[in-house]
Amino acid sequence: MPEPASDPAFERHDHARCAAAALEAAARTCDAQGLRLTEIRARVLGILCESHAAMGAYDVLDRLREDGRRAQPPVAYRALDFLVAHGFAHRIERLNAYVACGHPGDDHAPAFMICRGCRRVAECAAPAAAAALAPQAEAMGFRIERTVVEAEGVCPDCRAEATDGENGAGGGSEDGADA
Amino acid sequence: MPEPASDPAFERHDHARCAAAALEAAARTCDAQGLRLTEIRARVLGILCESHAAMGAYDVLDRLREDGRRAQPPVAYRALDFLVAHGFAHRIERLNAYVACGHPGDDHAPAFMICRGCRRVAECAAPAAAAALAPQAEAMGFRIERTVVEAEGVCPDCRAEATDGENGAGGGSEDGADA
DNA sequence: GCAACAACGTTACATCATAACAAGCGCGAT
DNA sequence: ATCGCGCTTGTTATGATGTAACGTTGTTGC
Repeated sequence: MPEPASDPAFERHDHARCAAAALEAAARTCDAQGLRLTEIRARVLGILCESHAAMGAYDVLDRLREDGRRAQPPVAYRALDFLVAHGFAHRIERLNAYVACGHPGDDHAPAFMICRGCRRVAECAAPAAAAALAPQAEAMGFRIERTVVEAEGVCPDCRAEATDGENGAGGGSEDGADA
Repeated sequence: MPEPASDPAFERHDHARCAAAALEAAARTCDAQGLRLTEIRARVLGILCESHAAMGAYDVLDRLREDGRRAQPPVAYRALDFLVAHGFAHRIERLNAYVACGHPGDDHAPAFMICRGCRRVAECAAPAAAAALAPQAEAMGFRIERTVVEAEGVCPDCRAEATDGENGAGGGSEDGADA
C-alpha cells in the first residue's frame, strides 16, 4: 500500500474541485448502474458536499427550503437514504447525521474521524479495524453484515484553537462549518 | 492474551449469575471510587441486566413505571448517563439504546456485535480495531478520544431460525429478548 | 395510449433526548 | 443543631430525529 489514503477534510484543499468530483462520480456511477440521480438527490448530495461537516437530515431540509421548495422531512430522508444505499454518502451514527462520501466508487470499509468541535468528519480506509472483528464473530457464529467504526476526538484546527487562548480572529479553525 | 474473551450473550448461560455479577461489580466499584449507586441507578442497571438485548431509554422507563414509579424521561436518561459514564453500561449508537457492560471493572476498548433480528448485543474486547486507526489519526493530527466499533449482523440463533423455515416452536431464538 | 413502477408531495405521528427549575437528601463546618 | 452546599431526583415542557401511509406525478416499456 502506498500511503494510508488520508482524507483532506482537515486540510486546506480545493474544495470546489473536491465537491465537483463527488457529484461527477455519482453521476457516472448512476449512469453505469441504471440509477436515477434526480434533481433532489443531486441537490442533496451537493448540499452535503458544500462542507466536510456532518449535517443532520433537518439541516439538509432547511437548505432545500432555502432553495424555495416546500419540502417535508421524508423528502430529505429519502434522498439521503438513496445516497447512503449507493455509497455516495455515509451516515454517521454517533451524530445521527450525514456526510458525502470521500472516496466514491471504491468498494471501501470506511472509518470516520469525527471532530467534536466543528463536526467535520474525515473518512479513512481502515479495513484492518473491521477485519479485527472477524475471528471473534466467527468464534461465536455471528455473521457480520456491516461494521461501524467511528472515532470521536479533536481535529488539528480545533486543537490549535483550544490551545491558542485568545489570538484574535485570524488563525483558528474554520468556524465549525467548512474546510 | 489467553483466548479472545468471547461474550456469552448468544450462548446459554447462567444468566441470573451473570446479572448478579454485574450488579455486584458496580456496587464494589462505586464503593471504591466514592460514587453513589442509588436505588434508581441500581434498578436501571438491574433492568439492563435482565437481558442481553439492547434497551431504549423509553423501554427502561416503561419498566421503571411497572415498578410503580411515576418516572419521566430524564429519570431514565440520568441513570443511564451515570452508568455509561462509569463503565457499568454501554450506549449502542447504532440503535440509540443501551446494554449492561459485560466486563465491568476492566479498562476495555469494547466492540459490539449487534443482532438485527433479536437486538441482543455481544461485547468483545477488540483493542486491535481501535488501534488500527491510530496511525491515520496521527498522520492527520487528529486526537482520538473515543472509538465506536459496532458490527451489525445476525446471531447464531436468528440464523438458525431464518434457515429453519418452519420447525415448530421448539428450537429457534429466544423470542427476541433474553438469553 | 396505457399499464407498471419509481419517485415525489403531504399529512400525521412515533421515537429519542434535553433544558430548566423546584424539591429532597446527605454530609461536613461551624 | 442547623446551616449551607452539592448531588440527586421530580416534573413540565419542548426540541430533535425518524417513519407510516397514501395520493399524485413522472418515466418506461409495450
